[in-house]
Amino acid sequence: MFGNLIKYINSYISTPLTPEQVRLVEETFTPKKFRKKQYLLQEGEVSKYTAFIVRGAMRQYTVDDKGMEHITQLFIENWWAGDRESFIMLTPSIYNIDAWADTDALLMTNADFLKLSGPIPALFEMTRKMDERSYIATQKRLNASLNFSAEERYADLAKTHPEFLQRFPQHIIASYLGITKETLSRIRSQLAKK
Amino acid sequence: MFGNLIKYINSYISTPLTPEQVRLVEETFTPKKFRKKQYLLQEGEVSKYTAFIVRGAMRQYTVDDKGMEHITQLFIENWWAGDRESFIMLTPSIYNIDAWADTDALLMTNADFLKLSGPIPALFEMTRKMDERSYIATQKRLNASLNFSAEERYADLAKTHPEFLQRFPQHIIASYLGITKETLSRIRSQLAKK
DNA sequence: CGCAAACGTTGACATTTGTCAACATCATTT
DNA sequence: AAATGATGTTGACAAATGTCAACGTTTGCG
Repeated sequence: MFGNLIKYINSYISTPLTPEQVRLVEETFTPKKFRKKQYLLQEGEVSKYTAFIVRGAMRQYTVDDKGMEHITQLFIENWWAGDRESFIMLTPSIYNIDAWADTDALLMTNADFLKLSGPIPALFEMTRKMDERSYIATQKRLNASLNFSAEERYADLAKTHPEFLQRFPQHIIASYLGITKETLSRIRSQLAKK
Repeated sequence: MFGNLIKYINSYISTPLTPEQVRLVEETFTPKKFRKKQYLLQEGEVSKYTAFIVRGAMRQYTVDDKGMEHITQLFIENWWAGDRESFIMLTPSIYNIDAWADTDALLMTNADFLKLSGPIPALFEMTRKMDERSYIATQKRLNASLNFSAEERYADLAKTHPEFLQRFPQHIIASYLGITKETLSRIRSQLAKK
């Protein structure tokens, strides 16, 4: 259960966790199983947990006036799910996060994080790097969304995250790209011809 | 010259800077004047400096295959200009940053930052918060760009950053919104009617 | 098994936005 | 003053994408 999390943490910090620190991590995170469609976070709540996904898949989305869902993030194994803004600022989230498939996750509260980062200060280093990377990735996605066509964005996604295309149905991918499922379907049949 | 920077730093950290720390900051940052069109960073270079803008305005943009400029960020007084990805990862930047008007800035290298953050560890706190906020702001812009119409995005910009509309011409604003200057012109005449 | 829901595709048409060209205005430079 | 370049507007048309409806296939579940 914790193997991937330990590996993940070690990959972000300069000195691997000691056995004692590993024990601490295992003690602090709370394993939780989510069934398909179960919420990790609902709009209006404060994001209490950051979840490391061990197995399964989750999605983050908003719902607009017309009841349409807009996918903002997709998460699979070895990703962290949660609304960082709400988690840090303690403000109500505008996002929903739910399990797309049955999911095993490891949950951490902000208090857990503070408790852990005392004995493992490298965790600050880790979350800092994670923030930086998220920022950079979002910056790139923004740039693509503003300046590239739907077809180019799809091609880019297929290149950078081919696993998403395997794990989520097309209408979810379409929403993530900011297009309709019909447009995505047409783009795919276009590309198939080439 | 340094007043706004000191104020800015104090607003991000829990204990105001001591006179000695203020002196250190003043010693470390390098004032530099940029004339209109002068580059702070050119595509392909590693972003050596992070610039605090005291007076003036800068823009960050990419240039595509067809030679079109796409504005990714706008900076005015009390903003930090620089490509954080390149600055941190030491990778060549894909962005250009230049002065839109004559600009007074205070420059800091990564080495400067490390030198400063020894005696002023709260700077870590500051850059961390800055990263978080940039991430959150970019996340929102991404969400808007994927799911809102050009008109809605313009209205949102007018609400959240009315100062941009005063400081930059319409074609720059249009590019920042990911639309053409003609479309923006039409949106504005639409809105004027209402 | 059998049915309902979820998923994906296709066509016709509407809407949004882009492209290209022309033109007016204003500021800057020579 | 004349020339130039930057800015902003408008019209005609094109391209990209959305909307709505119909339909076939697959999946999940009672």
